[in-house]
Amino acid sequence: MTSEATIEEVGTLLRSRGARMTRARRAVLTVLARDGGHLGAEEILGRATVLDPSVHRATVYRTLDALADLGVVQHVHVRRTGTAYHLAHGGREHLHAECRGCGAVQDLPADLLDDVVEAVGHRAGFTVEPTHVALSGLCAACAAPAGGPGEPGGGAPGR
Amino acid sequence: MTSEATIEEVGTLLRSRGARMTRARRAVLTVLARDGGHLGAEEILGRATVLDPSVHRATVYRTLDALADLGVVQHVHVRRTGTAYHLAHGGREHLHAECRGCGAVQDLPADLLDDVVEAVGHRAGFTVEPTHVALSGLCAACAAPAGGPGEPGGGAPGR
DNA sequence: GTTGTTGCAAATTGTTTGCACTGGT
DNA sequence: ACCAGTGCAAACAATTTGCAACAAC
Repeated sequence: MTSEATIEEVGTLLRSRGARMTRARRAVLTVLARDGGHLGAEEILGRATVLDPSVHRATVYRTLDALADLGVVQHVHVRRTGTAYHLAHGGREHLHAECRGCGAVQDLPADLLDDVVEAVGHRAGFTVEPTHVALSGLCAACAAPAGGPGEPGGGAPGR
Repeated sequence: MTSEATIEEVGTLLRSRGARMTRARRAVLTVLARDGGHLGAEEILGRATVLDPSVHRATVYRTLDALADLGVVQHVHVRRTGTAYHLAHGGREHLHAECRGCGAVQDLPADLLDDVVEAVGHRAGFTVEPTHVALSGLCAACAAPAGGPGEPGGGAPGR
């Protein structure tokens, strides 16, 4: 369990900024550190509530926001879940792709869009942040012609 | 004005499917054909209401949905505006990039992600649809270090 | 006349905010 | 003790849905 270590670190970071490590924040961090996946706010709320029943929905949002400010968590915009959060492991993250059929979110290598980032940077002066939104498309199962698999709930894990 | 021609065409298309060309649909199409930009639903509603005061918000959504089914309109998911709609000019479309600073949406060449699409298709079996979500990042103005421009409402047109 | 569509109002979903109180430091 | 955070309820924005009236074919 890296959870506790992480929380300890974040606590220090928070304090060093005049902020505080609270029960709610501990709960949210524990959830994020334990799972590691892409959790939606509601999802995080649910699990955090188990750890600490007093944690409130609004607090989860505020906490995630605060932690994002600190650079501790990152969020990805996914159509289905709305927004997904996960710990920022420091350096490079991975990208995400969401199937518009079944809603599954899968990870993609971080360097996938490097060329695109550079190209757009040069040609349009626009700094693309590839981790910030999930690419959209169809996963293998959902792309398959009718008759086979491809039903929601079937293929992928996650949510 | 290609508007009327377009509407005529779509009308035929609709009828050929047992659907109908109604006042509301005409209004929405007129707005889309006139502007051509990426309009949000609320925006379309507003302009359509001018053309025909009876057009209702819910109808706009249903109309956009129906037209999307026909392949007449396409939508892009943008964090700010929610969802932006525009006519599908037949073949290849352009991609979109949204500045997370000022919210400006700019177009990018359609072939920009071709390599990525292919790479992901091969390696992950995932069919990326690059036009479906806007890339996120910072536009030139907003990326510039403090002290300069980069304020909302300043840089880009559109919305 | 049939039935695809609309208008309206109310329900959903995801997220934010004002405010008085509580708990970290 | 002081003030950052919290719980709560209510506000919000974007989008959807049930249903009766309506209008395009």
